[in-house]
Amino acid sequence: MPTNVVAARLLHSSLREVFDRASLPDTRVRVEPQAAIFATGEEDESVYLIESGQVKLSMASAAGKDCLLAIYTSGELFGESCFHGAPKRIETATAMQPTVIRRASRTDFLAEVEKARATEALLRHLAGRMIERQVAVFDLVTMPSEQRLAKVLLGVAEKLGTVEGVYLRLDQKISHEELSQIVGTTRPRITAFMQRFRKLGLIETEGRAVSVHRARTKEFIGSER
Amino acid sequence: MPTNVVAARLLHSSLREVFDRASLPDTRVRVEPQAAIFATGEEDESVYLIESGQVKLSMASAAGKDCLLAIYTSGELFGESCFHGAPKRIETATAMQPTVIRRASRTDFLAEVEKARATEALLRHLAGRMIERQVAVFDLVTMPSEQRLAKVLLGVAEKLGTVEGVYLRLDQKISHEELSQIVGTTRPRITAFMQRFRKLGLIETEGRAVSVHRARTKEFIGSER
DNA sequence: GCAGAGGTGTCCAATTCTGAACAGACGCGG
DNA sequence: CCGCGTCTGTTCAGAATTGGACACCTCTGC
Repeated sequence: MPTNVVAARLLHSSLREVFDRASLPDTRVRVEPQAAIFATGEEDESVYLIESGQVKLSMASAAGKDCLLAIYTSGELFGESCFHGAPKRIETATAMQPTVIRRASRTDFLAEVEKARATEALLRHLAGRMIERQVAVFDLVTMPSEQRLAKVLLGVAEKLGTVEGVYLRLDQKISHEELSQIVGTTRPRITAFMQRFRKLGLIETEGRAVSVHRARTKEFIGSER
Repeated sequence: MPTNVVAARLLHSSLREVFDRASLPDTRVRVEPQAAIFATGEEDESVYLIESGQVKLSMASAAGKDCLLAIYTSGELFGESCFHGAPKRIETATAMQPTVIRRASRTDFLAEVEKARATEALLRHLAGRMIERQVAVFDLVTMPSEQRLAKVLLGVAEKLGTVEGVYLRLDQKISHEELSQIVGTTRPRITAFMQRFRKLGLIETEGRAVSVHRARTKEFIGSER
């Protein structure tokens, strides 16, 4: 493992400790599935840490089309857009499962970051978020939707799945509808692609669980075009 | 004007002053058009400030497809991805015109930011970059390409153009090819859309210059769907 | 003044994609 | 164990998009 990855993890965990000190105990909240933590247009200048569960970030267009920007899970920080200083949220954060989060106000968190001399860790974190979005833009512009789906599946499986031999197993954490909102296509196409992936041996499904074959999927993403 | 916008401007200019102190005089470089300032895969942990000219950020796929992420101009900072801590660039920065830039190493810049207590301004800036990318993802996922083009034209015109009555005039700063790499479509489609925009009165062209009708273009982006 | 290099305008066949519809499967709560 | 809602699987006609081609234009440098 490259040393810089190790460094990033250490710094990340230090951010978590900083968050612990910045958040008051009574900010621990249990959120039901489908419930919003914050929504577009709301005033909310806080950052959040996920203790357990999963949260998705999304934006909706005037026409009612949704875009799913990211999925975060246990131990992850989200809501960093408040550092921009605009009082209103531009995106919506929704629990995907029964989820427990903790909240810290932007100012409290920044004060603790300064105290702990963790500014660099925070910058690293924010730059990481920027790069994640940047890569998403790149993929949308340069890859065909089928390959984007493969990449998204692999990414989600690596983040949320459990290792099971050559497979990463995902237990029904994400619907075709949601996948379509990440990939940028329609739900029927997702279904069709998934069918094809099954034939190609990239994935296996049993019930609602999906297992992603790591090596084959990686190869598929790299190949063709 | 909302007070937070004013605050953002003040903080932004303070970042520039910080940059001044962090960059050594001999880091001022003149870059010829089409020349790279840094390229994907290169080791470079610096941030840059544009004194004059224009710089584009792009990424290229293995298949040779390019994605144009952003265009920056005089007074803007770029290269913030180095705050992530990875030694190598994931994107390429290219001068679009004869351009003069100044450079500051990541560490020098961060040291000066701390000295000047400008950490919040830097966080605000980075969060802003993240949001820019995020909105780009959203647009790619939810808007048809014709509207995306209209939005891109308006954005570029507001950034680089000069006010001329109800129009914003752009003097041939950007080719159809480049537009296609922002919008995420092919060059012939850009040409066709531009044609249509002309008929609809959204833009006017004389020679290589393009004038964007602000109000009409805004309305077009908001309307339909 | 000519050649060549971009850039723009245009066309078209092949392909991909959308949007809407409908049926069946599954799981949850009453 | 029944009904309902959500999710998946499937189909399809129509629309949008691609990618390749070619002509023309305007610069630039030789």
